[in-house]
Amino acid sequence: MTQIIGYACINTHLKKVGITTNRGVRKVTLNRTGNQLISQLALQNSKDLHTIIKWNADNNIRMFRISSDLFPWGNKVDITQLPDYTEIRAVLESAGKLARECGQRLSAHPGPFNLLASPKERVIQDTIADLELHSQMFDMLGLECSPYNKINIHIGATYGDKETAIRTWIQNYHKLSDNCRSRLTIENDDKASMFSVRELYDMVHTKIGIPIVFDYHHHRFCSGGLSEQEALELAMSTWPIGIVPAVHYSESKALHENDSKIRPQAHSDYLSNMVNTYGHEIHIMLECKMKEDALLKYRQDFLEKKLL
DNA sequence: ATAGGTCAAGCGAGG
DNA sequence: CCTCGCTTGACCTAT
Repeated sequence: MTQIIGYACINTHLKKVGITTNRGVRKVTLNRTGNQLISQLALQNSKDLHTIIKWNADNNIRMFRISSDLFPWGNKVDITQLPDYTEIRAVLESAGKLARECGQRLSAHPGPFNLLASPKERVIQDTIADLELHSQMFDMLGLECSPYNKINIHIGATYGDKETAIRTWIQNYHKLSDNCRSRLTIENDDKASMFSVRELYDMVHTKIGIPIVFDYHHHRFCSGGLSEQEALELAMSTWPIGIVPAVHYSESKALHENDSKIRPQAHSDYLSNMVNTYGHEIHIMLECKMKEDALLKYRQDFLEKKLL
């Protein structure tokens, strides 16, 4: 069985030759230059996304996370009004088509500032704008309106009261567009005080049916009393029939390096262990600092060598 | 040309 | 109170 594994946002090999989807601009510069610069950066980022997707295809990589930085300040401006919008749209359409043709599963993981449970109205509005931007990008790429192409976020905060936080979260979830909601997934947190798979299942999934992305690494910090296998299988049970559940896998940097200053939550450069799928079919997003290089090494160490 | 300081956003943990 | 970590380091200025 070929294992589908993916990597996130950055291709270190291509980055060395200037290919990146993460060009941005700081506020002070933007105030000087205006939206023209945003447009140029977004166009260049989009072209490079196409290049990365092509590279993935050529290297038989069938899962990839799109950067949330593709449109700098995209959640603050109407991207359809950018001077290069038509060209950006065409480039993304072509990139998405390429991904579909080679069965490359694309997803996104909007930043930790996306907090639908916040009691602050401004935070909610910013979150909705950012999630809708991601969904808009996915629309332009021609990606499915399903968690196959997931837009994955955390609940991310409790505000001292989990019940209230979840109630708020669900209330705001319903403010999202159909397209955005249909792609949205939630992931278990990496702090003991936050949301485990068990809690996501009981408090959120049973209410609105949203799929849960199981993160192996986070589970070690917030197990909710479940074993790894139990949490994986509970998360898997939340996915619609016909869509292979996606999971996240990473290892602690602290395990690899003897430095007490490194926090256990930090991700390692490469992986030294094979993912235990417990015999299940899952698509695995590898989160390593060395990105596609870590994926290639993982494949060589654990998937190809195994055949010998 | 490169290094180092700084940078949009929220929250919680640790020092 | 400040820094780190998180999705993802990258921008920008001074040397």
